[in-house]
Amino acid sequence: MGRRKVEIKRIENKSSRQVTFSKRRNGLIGKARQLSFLCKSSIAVLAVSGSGKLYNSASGDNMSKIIDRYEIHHADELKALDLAEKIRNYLPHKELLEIVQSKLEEPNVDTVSVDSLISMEEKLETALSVIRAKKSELMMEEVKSLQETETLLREENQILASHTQLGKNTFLVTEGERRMSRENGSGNKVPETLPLLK
Amino acid sequence: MGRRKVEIKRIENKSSRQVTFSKRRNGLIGKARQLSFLCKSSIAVLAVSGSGKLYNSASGDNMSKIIDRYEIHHADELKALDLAEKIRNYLPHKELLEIVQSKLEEPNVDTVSVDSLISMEEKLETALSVIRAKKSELMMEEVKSLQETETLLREENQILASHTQLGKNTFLVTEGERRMSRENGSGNKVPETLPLLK
DNA sequence: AACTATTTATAAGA
DNA sequence: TTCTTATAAATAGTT
Repeated sequence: MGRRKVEIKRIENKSSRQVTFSKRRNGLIGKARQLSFLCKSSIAVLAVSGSGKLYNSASGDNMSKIIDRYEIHHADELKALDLAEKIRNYLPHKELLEIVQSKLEEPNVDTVSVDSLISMEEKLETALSVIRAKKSELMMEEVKSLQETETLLREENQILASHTQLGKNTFLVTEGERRMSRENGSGNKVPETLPLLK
Repeated sequence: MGRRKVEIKRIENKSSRQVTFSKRRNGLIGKARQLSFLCKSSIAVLAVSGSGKLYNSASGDNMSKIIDRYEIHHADELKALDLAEKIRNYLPHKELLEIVQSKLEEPNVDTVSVDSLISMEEKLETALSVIRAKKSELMMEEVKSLQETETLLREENQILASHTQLGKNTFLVTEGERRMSRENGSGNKVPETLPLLK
């Protein structure tokens, strides 16, 4: 589709190769978007130029999810290539999916469709949200409970401490301390090593 | 490029959508191969049909390497945006929102494409993970801190309370309480209404 | 970065 | 699905 028919072989001229790469890359990505939109599908295009620059497009879904789908589809291959580790270091839901998948791959289960994994992923994501919400709730409760405990302890402490104040008709000293008090003038206090909190 | 100009909108008819998906998918993959070959580059196409079937093509290099390349690039992008790092350093939500907004308001109208929005979505998802992790971390720290405070308060309390014990050479009573003690035998204690915690 | 002659992809029909 | 073919769309070479 141009002034001449193009032979599908390497373009040796560097600058015309660059121009062609740019034009066709744009065309390719445009086509991918159209396809995604026209047919309600998810299309990813990854292009690495000769000079190593990366261009990418994901339509219909985000790149990570499309790649996830690919990797799930090629789970056996990945396992064989010891890329399982890579997957394990990925997003948490993916990790969960892998665990679930290994469960599903136990001998008596022979049909693990992409569809069932998608459904499982959705369930796990929902479960994960619920777990996160519950975790936050419990932590909030724990914090609140601890704060209440702290308040009560401070009240109790204050009442106890009020009996140690100078100038009141109160005595909070042992006989030994009473003796020391007379000797060095530092009596009638809680021990100095006690960590008094504010 | 057919008998009619095609509007780029959803094809509602199921069977014609399937036909179009099949034709254009083949066209897309063919174009990808040509581009790879003509320009000595690596092109991956991943297509997930509406019914969940996966079609993929990798030319110039294998799929795993192209995906690796994307993931490395993606990680760099995240680092370049510096969102994760800033969030880790207690970036207030307001500032984060400002950064996102400024990114979206860049005058480069052409580049605010679906693609860049998708990329932004991915970044925000990563940011969200980081925020969640940080939230958990801070809550854990708060719980720990409160527990430590509680321990110290209990210690302080115990030392103060020890001075109220009967049978020790200690007095922790006001003159009034001393009087009451003589009258009802319940003196020498902290007031009964004080909530003593365990 | 535009232009345009031409090739190529594909929509509709069979 | 596959083939056919009219026509839209992409793009090679040029400016």
